[in-house]
Amino acid sequence: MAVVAPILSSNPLHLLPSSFDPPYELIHSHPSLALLSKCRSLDTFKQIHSQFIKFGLHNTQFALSKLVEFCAVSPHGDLPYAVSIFNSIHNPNHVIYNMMIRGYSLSSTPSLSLHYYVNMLLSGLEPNSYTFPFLLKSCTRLPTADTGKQVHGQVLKFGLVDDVYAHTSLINMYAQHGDLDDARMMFDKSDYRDAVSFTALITGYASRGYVDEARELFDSIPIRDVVSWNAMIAGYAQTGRFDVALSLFHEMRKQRVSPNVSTMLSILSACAQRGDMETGGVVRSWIEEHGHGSNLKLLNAMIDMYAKCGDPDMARSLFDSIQEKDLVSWNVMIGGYAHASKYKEALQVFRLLLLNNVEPNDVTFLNVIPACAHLGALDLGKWIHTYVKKHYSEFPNEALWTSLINMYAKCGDIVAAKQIFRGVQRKSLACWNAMISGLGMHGDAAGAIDLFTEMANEGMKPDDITFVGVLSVCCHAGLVDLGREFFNTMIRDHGISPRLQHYGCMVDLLARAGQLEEAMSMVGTMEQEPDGAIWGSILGGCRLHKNVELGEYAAKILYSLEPGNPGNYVALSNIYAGAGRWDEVAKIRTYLNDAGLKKVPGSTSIEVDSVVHEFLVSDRTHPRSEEVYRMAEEVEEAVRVAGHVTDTSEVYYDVDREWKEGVVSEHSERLAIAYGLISTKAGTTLRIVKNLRVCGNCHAATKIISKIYNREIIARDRSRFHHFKDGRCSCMDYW
DNA sequence: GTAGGGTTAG
Repeated sequence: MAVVAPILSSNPLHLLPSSFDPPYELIHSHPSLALLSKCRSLDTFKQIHSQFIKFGLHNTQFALSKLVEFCAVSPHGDLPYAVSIFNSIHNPNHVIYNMMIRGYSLSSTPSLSLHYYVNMLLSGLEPNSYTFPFLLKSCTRLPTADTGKQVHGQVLKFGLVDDVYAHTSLINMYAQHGDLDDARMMFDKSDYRDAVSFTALITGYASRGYVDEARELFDSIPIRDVVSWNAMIAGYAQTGRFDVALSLFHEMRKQRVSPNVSTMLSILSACAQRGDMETGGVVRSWIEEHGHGSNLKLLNAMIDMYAKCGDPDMARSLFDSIQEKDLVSWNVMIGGYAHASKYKEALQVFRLLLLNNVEPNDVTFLNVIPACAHLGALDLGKWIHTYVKKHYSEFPNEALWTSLINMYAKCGDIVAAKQIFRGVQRKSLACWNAMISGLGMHGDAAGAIDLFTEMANEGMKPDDITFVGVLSVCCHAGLVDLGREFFNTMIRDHGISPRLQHYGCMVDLLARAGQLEEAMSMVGTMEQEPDGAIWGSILGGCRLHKNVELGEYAAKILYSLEPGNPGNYVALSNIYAGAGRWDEVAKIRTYLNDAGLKKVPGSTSIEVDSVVHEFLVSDRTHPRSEEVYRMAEEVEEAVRVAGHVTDTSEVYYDVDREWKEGVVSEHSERLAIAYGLISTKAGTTLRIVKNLRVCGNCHAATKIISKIYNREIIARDRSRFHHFKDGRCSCMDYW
């Protein structure tokens, strides 16, 4: 008795029969229970569990339900452990069954909730008003609404359909499965509507793109809370209506509803897309005020926002300040640089990522590959191709192949582009488009047009981008009749209304061919306002075909469209020069000098041993500059000896060059080629990328260089490729 | 004693 007495006094529950639930207060005040509510790990939980056993608490349904709740529901819990406790319980009550159902509704196997529901019925218990919200949560997470519909029958059977919680859960279940009509019917039937039931339906509409329906509901909610606002804002952001998303955000603030992290993530994405750095700044202050400065998701979204709003330096400093970067941080930074046309920086960050032993993924590559394409960084592109083949051949991301096709084409390796294209099993429209425009860039008109036919034969319907591809092929090759035919087919047979780019190709094609009247009448039929490129084509055509009057007209329009672009003045001055109107030429030159208008300087890059070297006009900053200039002079002399006479007429007419670009032998492409000649083995193909169009003299000289130095030179300029070999160019001197 | 709407960034 002496041994038993202290136990009895300290543990009055120990001797109670297991089926008996003692008074609430007795258990609720037990210290072990307080421990459980503070428990944050499974190890601690196990200690608490043994205390429960020691004190006999485990014989009470209340205590057991608390144990099961922790294991099944808490993020620190463990569902299998909950199962083992559950299995040790003789007659689990409602709460315990409900907790198991709830636990599975949060698990990766929500269907097992059903198992507990069925057993609950078999044990003779009826579901109560708590059961269906949990069970329907599981149904919401199942792939189809079938089970949910059966559960709906159960809700009716047990007379709980008017219960607010069960009812809202049903609305949500139907809404999440896209059965919006059923969800709507349930919603309309209920006579108790609040922010939660409204929002369940709104989310259903918004997440499936029915933003306007969602908005109508949203506007009729009696009380909106932050979740309702978020659902609406996210709906607009995901359907590309970023302006509306942003204005809703400002409205929400005006109505003094506090945003939360979800709001801010949607808003940052909208800011990024709309270039709204001001609202982005509001978000930044909010993050700092609310102590979310270390929320990585928010920080990554901020980096993305700054980069896409045109401040990649701010993005970078934020990126550098993050200690624990994840892959998304790297991807947004790389993508941010690429978006800001800072391709070299994008590749630098990519190299840094590899140096930090971070494993890239497909998103990384979808950002890096276009950067390689822009820079003509073929070696890095090839390395990525090898990596992609190794890692993604089993789970191919089709966009990756398309991106690689585009990269190879833009880096001048059209053979490799074709190889990938032929290897792609199920070719998407984007894939066909990439190959067609790739062939187009390389001047392979026949190849591109064959592919267009092949595509049609395979039942793939061309879109507006496909037609930009084929029309630009016709433009590069001077195929006027075919171009006209494609243009008409596009409108007539495919119902595609021409966009600026289509008109751009056609006007350029016609203007070059000297069909200035037809070109002008096409401009007249345009629905949209013709842009600078179109008037530029007219002006270029006037220069080629010596039409002063129309040239003056086009130039005047261009002056107002592009006031800062000296190229238009230069082009008109060339037309005047061709007509011998030297006084006009002089006037323009004086104007340009007075206005201080500067043309974008020519720059050419060349990749040698995976490093991209960039040369500007008369550039002397390269470490091997002296050797480069010596080689450039040698080349110039060799070209002269080979019989090339610098086209003095062009130099004479081209005020621009005299004025800005200096001597032809210091053009950036000459420097890049000279560098290529001194830094690669004899016979190696040189691949160069120029930011402007190649000039006539450099084109002629490069043909000769390809012959006397026995090098294939593949040059990409602003609009297309030139393959120089044995003294000829693939463009047949038409460009 | 347990409950309904949101898993977020590229």
